[in-house]
Formats: sequence, C-alpha cells, structure tokens
Amino acid sequence: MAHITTSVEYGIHCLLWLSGSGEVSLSSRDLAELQGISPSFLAKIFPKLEKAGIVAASEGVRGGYRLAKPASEITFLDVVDAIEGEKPLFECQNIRTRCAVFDGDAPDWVCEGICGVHGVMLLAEKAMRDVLAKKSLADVGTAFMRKAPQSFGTDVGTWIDDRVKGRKPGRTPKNSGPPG
Amino acid sequence: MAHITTSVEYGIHCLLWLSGSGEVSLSSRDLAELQGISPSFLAKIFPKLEKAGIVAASEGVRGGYRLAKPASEITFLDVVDAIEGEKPLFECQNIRTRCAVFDGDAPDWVCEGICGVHGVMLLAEKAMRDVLAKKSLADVGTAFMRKAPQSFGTDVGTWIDDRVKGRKPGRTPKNSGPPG
DNA sequence: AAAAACGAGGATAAAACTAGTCCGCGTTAT
DNA sequence: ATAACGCGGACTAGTTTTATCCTCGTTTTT
Ligand code: FES
Ligand code: FES
Repeated sequence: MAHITTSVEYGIHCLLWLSGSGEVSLSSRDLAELQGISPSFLAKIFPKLEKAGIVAASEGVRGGYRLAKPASEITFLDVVDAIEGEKPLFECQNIRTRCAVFDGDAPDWVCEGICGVHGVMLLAEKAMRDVLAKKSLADVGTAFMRKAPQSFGTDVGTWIDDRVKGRKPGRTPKNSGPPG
Repeated sequence: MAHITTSVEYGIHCLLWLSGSGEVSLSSRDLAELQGISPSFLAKIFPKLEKAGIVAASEGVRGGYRLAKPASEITFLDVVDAIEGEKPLFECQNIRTRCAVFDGDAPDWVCEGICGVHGVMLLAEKAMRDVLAKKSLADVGTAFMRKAPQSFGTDVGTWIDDRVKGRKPGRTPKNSGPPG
C-alpha cells in the first residue's frame, strides 16, 4: 500500500452508496453521475472490487453492482488492498549490501534478517493496516446517514428514478430528442 | 507523507553512518560512495536534512555533515517529514459535495466536519506516524552495530583514509595518472 | 430479432511524481 | 590558486495516477 489514492476515495464512497441501496443493483454509470465523478474511470475500479469479492456484478440491461457481503464485513483494508493491490508502504532497496568496503561481495552477517530500518517501516505499515482493518463500511455509513435529513433519501430516490427514464431533474436534458 | 521513498532509505542509512562517526564530518560524496549509491542524488537529500535541523553542514574542503543532535533524539518521523515534506497519506477530494442531487450547490450539513472516510484515513496515518515518532536512529543503529564484527569498523576506517588519499583499496584506480 | 443498457478489458494520453544527472555558484583548507 | 566541499536550479527518463475511448460479450426490453 503505497499512497492511498483518489481511486480508493471513489471506491469507498461508491460502496457506501451501495450499502444504502439494499439489494438493488446500481450501475457504475449511475454511481459516477450521482457523485459527479468520471464514469469511465469508475468503470476501471469496479472490476477490482468484484475480483476481491467485495461486490457482485450482474450483466446486461438493468444490471450493475451490489455488495457481495454485509457492509459490516467489508473493511477499509479490504477495499484499499483490492484497489491498490497490496503495494508496500516502503520498498527496501537493500542498500546495506552495497557498502564499498565489501567491494561487491557482502558477507553473511549483513544479509541476515531484514534491515533494522526496514523493520521500523514494516511496523509503521502494520499499525496503519491495523487501523484500516478495524473500520468497516458500516462504521462510517451510519455516521453519514445520521447527518443527512430525511428529505435526502427521497431526493436520491427520485433522482435515480428520473435518471432511469433518461431525464435529470432541474436541468435541460441534452438528448431529449432528435432535432427537428 | 505519501509513500516512503527510496530517498528516505538513503537518508536514514546515511544518518546511521554519521551517528557512528562521532564528531567527524563526512561529505555527501563520501557517504554515497561508501554505500554504493548516487552521489548527485544524495546531494539533493542532505540540504533538506539540514533545514530540518537534523544535520549540520560545514562548507569548504574537508567539510561535510555531522548530526546536529544526538541520534537518540532524531526520530524516523523527523527524517521522513524532512525529506518528503509532510505530504498526507490520503488527499480527500471532497467528492461528497459533488452529489448530483445537490446540483452543484451542496447544503451545509454535507460540508460540516470532515468526511467519515477521510477520518478513518487520518486515524490510519496517525497510527503510522506514531510508530515512526517512537523510533530513533539510536534504536536501530545499536542493533546494526551488534551484528557487525570488530573488523568491520577498522575496515571502514581504512577505506575512508584511503579515499582521502584518492585511492580505493582492492581495485585499479581509473584516474591514477595520465597515460604515457 | 433488434436495440439498448450493462460489465470487462485493452489502448492511449496527459499530468504528476520519482530517481537521477549536470552545471554553476560561493566557501574554505591547503 | 586550486581542489574539495555544500547549495541550488535546470534538466531528463521512467513510472504511476487519472482519465478517455472503443470494442466485445451479456442480458433485458421492445
Ligand atoms: S537496506 Fe533497505 S532499509 Fe536498510
Ligand atoms: S469526501 Fe473525501 S473521503 Fe469522503
């Protein structure tokens, strides 16, 4: 896990939407437009979440994604690893073996075990991963919903319904009909 | 602090060499050649360590760097922040404010406080930084020296002496004299 | 059967970042 | 004066991140 990227922010926020929509599948295009992010970019993130067993995909029209397990069983670490591929926080180049006094032939006592510096980095990474592993989507999803007023849920419902009909409320649809 | 880079590995290993060399200044070129890494690249790292008050520089011939304070008072976090500039682990793009149902005008209840997702990332970052803040150079330096045999220290001493004289032991010097 | 809405995946591109090089400047011991 | 030093900027190459587009196969609707 190198740097927690924007892809992870997109992914987790999408999963929170899915956790609020129950058994109904939402397409990646739905989720992208709902959040004002790039549909084509989001479409590259979801296959990773599916391979990790976090979401289940259904193909064809009216298909989309739903959570493959309860939100309480999906941790932040699961999502980060699924999207970023378990890259380490720190990649040791083993410079300790390159000391000039060895002249290209490092003795055994240098190589045994991992470098102390590397060890500290691994400890730091583990501390970070432990925090991420202890937080589930449900933990933050409920907090988010507590802040939202009742009207928000219904607004979202009507937005999705209108979108299915090819119309967006409050703006002029671009492709509402052929010219002439 | 984004991803802990190779620059940090170089920097910390150099500081460990400095912590072992007492009051004697070592130049960045010495340190680079001693460890088999790029002198020009290392030369870009040290000014950062100096501005952070980790090392003290002396200019002119026979100048170089020494630790500005005891190794036990220099933490890994100090070095990482000095070299990488306190970049966050995660940069929130505030996508929560872009929800389509707000139509570009997010209400107050969305913006209040930080996003729950961001909050988890900050917790993870803090856990990592706490580990780095609790480890000093002295902690890993002593462990390293315990592994090394007695001969290593003297070998290093002679290597440095020979280097000052413009000769490297065990190999044919490239510029030992003009041809003819 | 045709069309439309979906996911999967590849090819490509722009921007940002990392690692590394090169050069010129001022400083200082010899 | 010279050579060894630190400082700093310009520069390059390679990789990663973010994003777009296009094709393909699948599935529901018409
Ligand atoms: S050799 Fe890689 S951290 Fe020490
Ligand atoms: S809006 Fe950035 S993490 Fe939620």
